[in-house]
Amino acid sequence: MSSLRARQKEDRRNRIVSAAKGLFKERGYQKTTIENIAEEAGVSGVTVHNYYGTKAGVLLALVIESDERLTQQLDRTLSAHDGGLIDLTLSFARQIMVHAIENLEKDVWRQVIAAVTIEAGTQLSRAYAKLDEQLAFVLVRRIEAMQTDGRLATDVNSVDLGRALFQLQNARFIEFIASDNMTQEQAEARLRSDLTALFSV
Amino acid sequence: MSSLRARQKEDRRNRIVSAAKGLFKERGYQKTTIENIAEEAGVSGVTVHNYYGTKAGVLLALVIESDERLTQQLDRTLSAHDGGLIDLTLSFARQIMVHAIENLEKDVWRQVIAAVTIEAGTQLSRAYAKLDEQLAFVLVRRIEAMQTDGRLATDVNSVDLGRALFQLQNARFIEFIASDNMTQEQAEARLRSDLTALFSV
DNA sequence: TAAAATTTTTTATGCAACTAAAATTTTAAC
DNA sequence: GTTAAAATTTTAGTTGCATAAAAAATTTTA
Repeated sequence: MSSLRARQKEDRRNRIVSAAKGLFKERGYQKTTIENIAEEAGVSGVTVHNYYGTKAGVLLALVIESDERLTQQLDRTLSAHDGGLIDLTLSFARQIMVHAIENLEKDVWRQVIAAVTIEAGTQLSRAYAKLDEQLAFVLVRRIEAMQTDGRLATDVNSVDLGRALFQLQNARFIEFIASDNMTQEQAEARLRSDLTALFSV
Repeated sequence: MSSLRARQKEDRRNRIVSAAKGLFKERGYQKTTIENIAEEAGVSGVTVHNYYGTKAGVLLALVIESDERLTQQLDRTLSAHDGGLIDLTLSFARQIMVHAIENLEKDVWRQVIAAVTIEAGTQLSRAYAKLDEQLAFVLVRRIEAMQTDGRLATDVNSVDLGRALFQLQNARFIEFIASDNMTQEQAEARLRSDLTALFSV
């Protein structure tokens, strides 16, 4: 049983985050001010600061929320996967990119990446790192399933392999985000080249 | 035959960049202001802006300069390399990390990574991307040497493989930079796990 | 050496993030 | 219903990046 106070707080948090999401999408990250967000959310600018500390804090909170959904979604859709490792990783990568673009513009994602690296060590960036770890483990679980099925040798370390594949996917994801010109298809093609080359050794 | 004007301009650029480097190292990126840099360099704050546009611009200029030296150094030291792929990549990674830490603090490197992703599409960030490409090609050349020597099968695409290995190395480098706690040894160990897992498939 | 061209500095201003403290409102407790 | 506690808002101020335009200095050119 949550108190009225707790419910209002929760409500304000939601209003702030969704106001921010709307404004970031509408006019970009740099051009929306904390004051804009506050106004749209019906609170004062100082309250936004009290809740999230910094503008980047609001951004990370918003991304973390939507990434939690993504992890669950990936776990569901990939559980049916019965192809090879390359296919698995590409499918994983594609869903992440689609999800990213559906939610925010590239411009905003760049700010996310920047914020995560700059705010290293803070609460929110640690939460983000944890999400990355969870994403990597979606791959690990699929790899283990492949090993149980006999589709993959059991002498490979599933955790290490899953993490390695995730790193590679993530590097190409960041490259995709960092360039306005790069399409999702191009990013996929690069990742496919990476995997093909590595597995052909 | 450079004019006096051109020489003075060059001289000012140098003074600004080395003043910035000193101050960034001494008190960190966030805590040094453009005004500080200008004072130390003996120019006005506006001049720093005229020369480099933004504070991040000064930072990138400084990093690009030192990274050009790194690329050459890597090309030299790795040319003697006669081990396997994993060893090659690890040695490449180690030298990059050593070079990074010798030149700037982690805190400052985080700002570099952030600046490069945010300023996507600008002059300086494109220059940085080009340097990354050159670094990747140091690996490509080593791989091709291995193929000529018969140490590696010739049916692997050397360019794709070199780029893939670079991406992996770079991902772990960024992880190393992003965490104050992670040592160079730990980063290397992770990269080794990545490579071992991938090559054991 | 004087005029013209170029560059830097001075001066002034805007903007937005962030912070601190007092004042006000709202909720909770009795 | 009144008081105590908690939270938000108001108010005010600081900081530092960034820009613009006029003024000053310096180099080049004639």
